[in-house]
Amino acid sequence: MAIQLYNTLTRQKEVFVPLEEGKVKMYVCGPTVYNYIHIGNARPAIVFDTVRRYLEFRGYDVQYVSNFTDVDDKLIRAAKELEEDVPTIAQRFIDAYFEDVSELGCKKADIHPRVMENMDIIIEFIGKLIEKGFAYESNGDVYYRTRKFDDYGKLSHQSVDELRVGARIEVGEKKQDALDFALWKAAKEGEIYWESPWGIGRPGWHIECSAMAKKYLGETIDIHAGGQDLTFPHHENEIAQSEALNGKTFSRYWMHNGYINIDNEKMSKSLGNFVLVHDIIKKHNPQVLRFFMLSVHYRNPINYSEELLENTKAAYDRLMTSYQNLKHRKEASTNLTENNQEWLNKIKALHQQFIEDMDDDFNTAKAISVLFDLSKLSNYYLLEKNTAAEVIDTFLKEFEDLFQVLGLSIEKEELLDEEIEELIEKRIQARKDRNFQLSDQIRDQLKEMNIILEDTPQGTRWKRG
RNA sequence: GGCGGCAUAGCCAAGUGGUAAGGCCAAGGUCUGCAAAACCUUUAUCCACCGGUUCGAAUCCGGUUGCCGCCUCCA
Repeated sequence: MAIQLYNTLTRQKEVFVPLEEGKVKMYVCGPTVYNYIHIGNARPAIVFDTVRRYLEFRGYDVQYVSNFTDVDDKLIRAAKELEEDVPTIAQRFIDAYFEDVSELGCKKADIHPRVMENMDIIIEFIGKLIEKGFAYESNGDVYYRTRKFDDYGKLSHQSVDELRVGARIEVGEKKQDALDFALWKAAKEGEIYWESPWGIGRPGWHIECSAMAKKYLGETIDIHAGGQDLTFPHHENEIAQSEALNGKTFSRYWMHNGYINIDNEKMSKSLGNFVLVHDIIKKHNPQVLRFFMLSVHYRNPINYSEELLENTKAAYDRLMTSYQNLKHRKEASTNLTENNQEWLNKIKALHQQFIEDMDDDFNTAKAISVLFDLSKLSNYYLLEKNTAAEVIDTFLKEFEDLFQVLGLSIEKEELLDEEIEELIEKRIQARKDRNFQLSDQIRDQLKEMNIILEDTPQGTRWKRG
């Protein structure tokens, strides 16, 4: 069985074959760091982190690069408004980004390159495009000669001629053709700038990814990913820049995640319905947000609302409870062996099913249904009077492995303070004495303290509410 | 105007030719001192609508309706 993924370039699912056996070079377009990330930024972060985790799970050595756009118009505007300089703002929101996505269970990329730190290679890249005739300088700006690149439009499947119709493309005085886009922008009064052969200025948006992908991953990468809206023009322009200069395929596979709506409306500043990850995770378990994102196939649109997140929590809790129930049962388990193989085989079959689902274009929605099957199976096993440590351990390991692939972490058990421990002991005694009035009273008291008690044949146990 | 997506139960959501996964919610039952957790049962004769291809379609083709995205440095 092989991994298949949907390639935007060919508009179909393809068998994934990396350029170099066993290795995957992956580049994911990161955020412009002028604010906290919103849930629209969180989706690619989570989705492609999961893709990466799965590829690693399948034995690939993944080189994962994700950039920060730390110089651009939005940052310059923010700097003016806040009366701070661009690097300060960028650094602040880069720090915030790491905090947020780490809460969401995303691993750090191997490299997080930043525009400001790569100005030399960006300038060099632009210079070479000029040498090759694919770009020209004009009054301190540099533009890419779009029509010169024959394959322009191959990713978004649009022809250059169709693009002109109806599109609001301004023919700047500096541009030779309306379709040309900026590689370098001359600095205006008071703007942050860098020295270049064309005078002081800053890079255009698209060039950074071409330059940095080349520097950190090479001329041809395996997977280039980002939000659906980046397909055009951003990724299209990246292809034009990179392939014009390198003369070879820039990325073999292109993956794009779908949009997020808020309460069935597009998230936008004018509607005032921007939802920041920073704010959501104050109120909700960030793991639930991740689970929510993965419960829908990554290419489909997803609608966000508080209510849906609440529903997701109930589903998420069901899995976590199953896992905790297994753990609680572990001590009471024995080394019995009869029937074990039968159960182990069932677990193994689910493991295979999970792989099959994920192999099919990272169908996390389907893979999650396997987690519920596993939950069902383990709950069913726990109905047995006697349980085998071997089976319990295998269930636990399976949960841990699959959660790990999806980037879901199992909450660690915390210690209780002495007061609570004493109350629990007191209640156990009360139940032995069949003093149910007292035991119920203690249970209510603990519930107020957010400790929920459950009485099982294996004894009383607790969990956080 | 060009390119593309979506429409599946009260809600969320898989399924792209073989007779509708999974979850949430709800109802009934079992277990329990009572709970909780869990288990069992029930919940779409049907996949926006119309027509076609086929032994067979939610799945393919044509059309209709509705919603949405990109073509504007918005993930």
